[in-house]
Amino acid sequence: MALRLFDSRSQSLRDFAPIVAGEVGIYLCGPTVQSAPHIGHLRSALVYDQLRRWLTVTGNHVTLVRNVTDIDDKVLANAQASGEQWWALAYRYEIEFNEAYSALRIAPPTYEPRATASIAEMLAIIDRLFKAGYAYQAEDRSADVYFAASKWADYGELTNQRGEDTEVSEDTDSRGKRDPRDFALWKATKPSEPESASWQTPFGAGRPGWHIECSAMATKYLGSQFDIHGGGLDLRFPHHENELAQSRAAGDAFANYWLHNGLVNVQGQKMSKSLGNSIFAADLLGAGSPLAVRFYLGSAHYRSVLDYHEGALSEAESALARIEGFLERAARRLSETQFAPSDVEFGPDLLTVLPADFKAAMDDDLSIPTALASLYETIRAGNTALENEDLLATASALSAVRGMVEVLGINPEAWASQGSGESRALDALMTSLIEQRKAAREAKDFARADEIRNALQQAGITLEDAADSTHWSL
RNA sequence: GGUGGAGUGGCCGAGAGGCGAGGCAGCGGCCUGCAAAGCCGUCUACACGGGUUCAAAUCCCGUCUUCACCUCCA
Repeated sequence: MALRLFDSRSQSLRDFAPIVAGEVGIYLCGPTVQSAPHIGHLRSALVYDQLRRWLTVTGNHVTLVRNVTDIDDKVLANAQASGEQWWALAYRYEIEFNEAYSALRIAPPTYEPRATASIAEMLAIIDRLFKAGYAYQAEDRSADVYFAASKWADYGELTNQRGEDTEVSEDTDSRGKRDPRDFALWKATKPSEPESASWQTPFGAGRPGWHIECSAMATKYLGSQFDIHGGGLDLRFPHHENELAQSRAAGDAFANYWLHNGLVNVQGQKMSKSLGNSIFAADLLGAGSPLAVRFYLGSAHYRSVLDYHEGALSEAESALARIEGFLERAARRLSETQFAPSDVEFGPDLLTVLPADFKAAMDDDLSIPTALASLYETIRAGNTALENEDLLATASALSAVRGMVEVLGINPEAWASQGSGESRALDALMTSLIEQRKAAREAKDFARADEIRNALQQAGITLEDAADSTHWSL
C-alpha cells in the first residue's frame, strides 16, 4: 500500500515516491505577516501538519520548510499607516501566527526562513535569469526587473493559463513591462519607502518581488529539486505558476508534486475585509477549545472548501466527547487488568495498531473524513466490547483508537491539562461531593442526590453513574 | 472571456456503476431510582432534463445554480 496524492500540476492522483526513499522535503508557502492570522491560515498550516504526521508514521523523515514573508507592499503600507517600523510590524504578527499555530499543536516547521534573510539567494537566481535571457531591466532603467513570461515556452503549465485569455487588471503597475504577463523579480525602491527596506544590487536599490522569495527559500533549504510544494488554492495562480516558471528557467527542476489546500469560506463566501466577515484565530479560539478547533479544521478533506458556520465548533466538541468518553472508560476498566495496553509512541510503531481501512484512507490522498469513519466504527465496537466485558477486544479497540487520534494529532488524553494545583483541588472537592451523593442514593434520598448532580451540572460538570462507581467530567 | 471546482438526507460531510460511509441533531427501544453515557433501531438522500447499461448519486449529452483564481491573499 502506498500513499497517493493529488498533484495539481498533472491534475491527477499520483503515487507518491520521494526523490530519496525515506526522506521527504516539503516547501509550504507561509503567511505574509501583514495582519492577524485567520481561520484560513490555520487550516493551511494544519493540513500540512497532518501530511507531515502521516509521512512520519509511515516511516519517512520529513523536512518541512514554511517561510515567513516579512517584506512586501502591504507590510510596508500597513507599517506606514500604524507609524511602526515595517520590521517591527512584521515581527509582531509573526509572533501572533506562531502563538496560533502552537495553540493548535501544529508542530513548528523544520526551518522557518524569513524572506529578508535570503536576499543573496534571490539575487543569485535573478543573475542566472539575466544570463539565460529570461530577465530584463525596465525600459526606464530603474531597478525594476521583470521575468519575461512570453519567452518561457512552458509558462502556464501549472494552471493551464494561456496569456491571451487572461484578464489584465488595469491598475496593475506595469511601467516598463514588455508583456502584461511579465512579473516583477525585483522592485526599485520608491521615494516613499524607508531605506531599511532597500537592498543594493548591480541594477540598483530595491527589494524582492514576492515570487522570487519562495523560489529562493525553497531551493536554499531543499535543493534545486524537491518533493512537495504546498500552499493555499489561491496561490496557484499567479504565485506558484510564476515560481515554477522562474525556477525552471533558472535551471532548477523544482517541485515534483504540487499540493493545494481548499480555502475556508464563511457563509458561502470568501473572507474579505470589505465584507467584514473574517474569522480570526482569536475568534475561533474564543469560541471553542483549541482541540475542537483543530478537530473541526482537520476533519474535512484538505482539498474541499470548508464553509465555517455558527455551531461548527460545538459539533466538534460533541464528536470529541464521544472519542474521549470511550478512551476514558476503556482505560479505566482495563487499568488494573492484564489487558491494559502499553503506550505507543508517535512514529512508525503506530502502524501496528491502526485499522487497515484507516491506513487505506490516509494513503488515499489523506482522506481524513473516511479515516474518521474508521475511528468511529472502532469506538462503537469498543463500546460494545466494554459492555460485554470482552476485555481483549476492548484493549485492542483502545490501542487502535489511541493510535488513530495520535496520527491525527487529536488525542484527548495528550491534550488534557497536566495535574496542576487547581486540578488537584478540584479532584478533592469532587471526591467529597460524589461520596455525599453516594450516601444519599444509598439512603434512597434521591432529592438530595439530584440536588448535588444538578448543582454540578450548573457548574459545567457532568456526573455519570456506572455499575459500582460515579465519574465526573467537565 | 479564460482556468479549476462544487451542488448528497434537518445540518455537517465522504463516496464515485451493483453490498444503507460517518458525525451532529431528532424520534423509539434497552439499560438506569431518575438522568447522563453507551448500545440497538428509525429518518433510505444524491440540482434538473434526457441518454448508455441487466443495474446510474456515480458514465455520456444538455440545462440551471454556485464557489474560487486570473489584482494582495492560506
